[in-house]
Amino acid sequence: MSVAAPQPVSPRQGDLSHAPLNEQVYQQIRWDLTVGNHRPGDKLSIRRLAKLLGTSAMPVREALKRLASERALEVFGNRSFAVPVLVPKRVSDLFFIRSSLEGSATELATGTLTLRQIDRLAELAMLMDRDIDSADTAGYVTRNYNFHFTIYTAAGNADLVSIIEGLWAQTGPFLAAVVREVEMADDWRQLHGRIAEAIRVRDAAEARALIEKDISWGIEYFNQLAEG
Amino acid sequence: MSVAAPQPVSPRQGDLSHAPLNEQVYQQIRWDLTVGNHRPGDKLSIRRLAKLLGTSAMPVREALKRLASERALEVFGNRSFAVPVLVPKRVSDLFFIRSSLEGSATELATGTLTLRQIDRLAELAMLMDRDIDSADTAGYVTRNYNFHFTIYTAAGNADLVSIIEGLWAQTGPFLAAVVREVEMADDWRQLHGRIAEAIRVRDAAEARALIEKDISWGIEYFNQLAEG
DNA sequence: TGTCTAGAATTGTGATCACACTTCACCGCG
DNA sequence: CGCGGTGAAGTGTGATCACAATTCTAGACA
Repeated sequence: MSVAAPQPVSPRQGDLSHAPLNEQVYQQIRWDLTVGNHRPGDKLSIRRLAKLLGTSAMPVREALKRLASERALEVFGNRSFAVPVLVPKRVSDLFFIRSSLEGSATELATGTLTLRQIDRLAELAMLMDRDIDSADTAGYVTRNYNFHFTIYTAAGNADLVSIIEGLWAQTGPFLAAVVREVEMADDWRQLHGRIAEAIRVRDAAEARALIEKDISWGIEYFNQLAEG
Repeated sequence: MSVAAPQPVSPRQGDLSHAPLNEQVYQQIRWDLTVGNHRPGDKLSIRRLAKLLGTSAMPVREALKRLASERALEVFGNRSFAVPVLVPKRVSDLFFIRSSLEGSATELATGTLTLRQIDRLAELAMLMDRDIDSADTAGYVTRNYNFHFTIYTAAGNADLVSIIEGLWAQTGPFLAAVVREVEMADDWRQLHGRIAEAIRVRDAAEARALIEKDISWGIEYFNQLAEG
């Protein structure tokens, strides 16, 4: 395990302070997975996390069970939870689904995003370029999340967003690991800005194509890593 | 609650007899949702199910939590679990995702299904036509499940299958309710047989189109019901 | 120095209990 | 006869304990 403290939690979540403990723990761990605070192969133990979070084992075990149920965690011989180490086959499987779903969501959202939201997207794109300059991976990852889910949420299909969130929790640790090893590339620049512009001119097909291209970076770098 | 006893469980599951109790309970309830043994609006209480299944509350609460996490169940004011009553918006949201994902899976599977499997599909299609004649909804639902998931599994993307299973658990109670009210129509005949034939001649586009048509029955009958 | 084995620590699972909150039914008042 | 309040029953949540199985760690033997 590589994360130390509670805290951050997804920016999109509402007020969790009055939610049941198990829900808070669940959101916390899933966010940590999404942004790569847990590394592939890390073992997550109920009691250890409980002590870390200052709760009893009860809420943590429910959270881990839920995560395992959505394949964001793996169960070894009914004896321990761990962050999955994605084999190449699974990587391509997951990114295939992500392309399809996030592409569709983008297509739908292109017609519904407000000008104010599109401005926000452009701003995020700019800030992300700056994050690359300053090598602020944490900032980049969070803003990238907000950029994408601003779009997906605007598609107006809550079930679709929920599934995509699950996929991000699954690919998060893997992507973070890739980023750690290949350093952020200049190729990343511009792309998000172009997505915002495509949406601004309501070109759904172009927006979809660019989102799919953005998603495909993950695989490309992975292949590049596997060969080199 | 409308189901009485434990038992059936999905045909696709492996040997669950040595799996943890909470896993068995989870699979059981999800299967009951998928085939419509629980009706929309039914309230599922931890203790009541525990007594019914002859276990303590522990495994049941974990199972219900997981189901609620995948939106197959709803939580009311943190105070009770219930089978969601789908509003029209959510119905169209879910079926949009199903069309996209199950269409893609079918496209992929068209190239990988073996002749033996295709024969099995044709056989199931025939048996389903017979189920319509004898008004055997239980048999129809089970065979329909096997028909579809024989295809989806052949796509070779385990994550995709997992997501589709979740969607079936969500739309299951709704579809069963529709079926109960509109009686099985002759239109249903042939369609599955035509799907098997399209796959036999390896026509992926046609297979995808037919599967999407098959899925759309659910919405069409729902609209028909809403108007009439 | 390397390997195997016994025991201790750690693991998830299941059961049970206390608790705060909601739901529902019944009784009494108007 | 109808309506409202009150208490009992039922609810999910969280904590704690017992347990069997796994994993880790020494220590002993070769």
